[in-house]
Amino acid sequence: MATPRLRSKKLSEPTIARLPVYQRIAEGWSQRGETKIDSQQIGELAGVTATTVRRDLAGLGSFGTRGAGYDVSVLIERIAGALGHDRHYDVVVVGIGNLGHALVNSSSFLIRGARLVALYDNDPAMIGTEVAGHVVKALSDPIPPATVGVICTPASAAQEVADRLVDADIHAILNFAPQVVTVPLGTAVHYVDFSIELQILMYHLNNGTGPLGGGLLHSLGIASTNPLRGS
Amino acid sequence: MATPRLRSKKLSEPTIARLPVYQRIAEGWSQRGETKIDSQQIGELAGVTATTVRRDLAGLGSFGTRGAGYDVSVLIERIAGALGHDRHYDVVVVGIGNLGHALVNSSSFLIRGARLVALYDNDPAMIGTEVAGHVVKALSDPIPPATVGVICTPASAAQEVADRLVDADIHAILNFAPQVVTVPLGTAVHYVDFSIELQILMYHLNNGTGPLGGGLLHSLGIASTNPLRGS
DNA sequence: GGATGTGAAGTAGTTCACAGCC
DNA sequence: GGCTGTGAACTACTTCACATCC
Repeated sequence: MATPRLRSKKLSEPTIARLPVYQRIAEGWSQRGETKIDSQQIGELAGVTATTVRRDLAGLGSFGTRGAGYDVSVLIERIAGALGHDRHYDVVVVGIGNLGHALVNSSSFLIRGARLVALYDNDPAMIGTEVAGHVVKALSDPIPPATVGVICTPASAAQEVADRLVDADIHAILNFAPQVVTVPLGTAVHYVDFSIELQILMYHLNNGTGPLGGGLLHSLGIASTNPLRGS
Repeated sequence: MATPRLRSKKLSEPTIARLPVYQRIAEGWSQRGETKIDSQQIGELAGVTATTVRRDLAGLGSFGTRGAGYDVSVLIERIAGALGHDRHYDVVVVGIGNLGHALVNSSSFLIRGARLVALYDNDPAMIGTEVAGHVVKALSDPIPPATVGVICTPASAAQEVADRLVDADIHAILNFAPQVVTVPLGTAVHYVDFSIELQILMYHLNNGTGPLGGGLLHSLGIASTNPLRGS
């Protein structure tokens, strides 16, 4: 009864992108022993206004305390609920090169609800070795019907891997390869591209949008040494 | 005289995020020997409408040919100009673990205009080894006044590294560590967080926003097998 | 004919300002 | 007093529809 059907309320795209940022901030606060946080502080760290934070959080139900702010643990819980961390996701990773290693060994990649179920590579030297507690399999081995497939191969292999994932009945792909892949309708592909991040940063540098400049999505976290004026 | 002061026109944030995607598509088209592309085709691959593509590109000056589309090489050139690829950027990378390796060895990370100038790590076993043509230096060594600093360390070291970069007069930081860092005003920090990408994807899965769902920033590239209807 | 480029309309997201509650 | 939550105003982005030009 604690967190019922939150799934009904539709959150806006920008809000969804900001929630994980707030959650990370709340977790940091929690580790430092803080028990309360207010919208001003969250906004300061996330690089957005306090009003935006409040509107985003209001969409998850009203759980703040007027005059006091948000309870850190409740905040973490609510965001987790809204993002669906209470469900379970099986994740397979294809391409265990440097990037694949970095992902599966990262403590932060697999958040609550996500579970790594299999690793694949096509390098014979790699196949059979154990990485992050899983034996790396050959690409020709069957792929279980997981929830999410992560592509960490070079661009040249990305399309072939995407086809294999689709055949394995996987409908959500996170693609780290710098390559646009074609999939049937009904499959979502989300691209992550390091060079694009670098390019966006460079644009802002050139245009003096720099300091506070709008690096919105993923948040441009600027915290001044003098957070807020008193008067 | 070819690409003069394009830097005057201010592009919107969403447009800036899409331009690198269009550029990647154009490069793929170019490699396949195509010489022309139209807004319909770009939109199809990028996961946005043709109108959006046209408005984005119109902001770079009118270089399309009515009735025929855009010249692929001119398109690549114009986007490069708008994003400031004609300038030079010195990039330093701190933290040469799996992720750092993946970045510096990636053919796509360092786009035109960006040049890797130094690598740093604090692992004695790593220092002195050569990676991607550069000898890895100790963090205590002086950091040259580069344009962009990339943090690939664990979260625990991120703040310390950010401080060092700021001391070295670096005003743009790309932070891959899952950690919010505090920097003085005047320094831009752009966060890249794999787990956030995964969380956004999962949210869409839960909510059936799936197939065409709005995964806007970085683009959610959906291409149907039947790109455009004839009639 | 066919695709660009753009005013005008529509939609979505943010910010203001303040009522409500602790 | 202080901070949340939210109608109302505003701003920004997208989409429509079509004039324009090759």
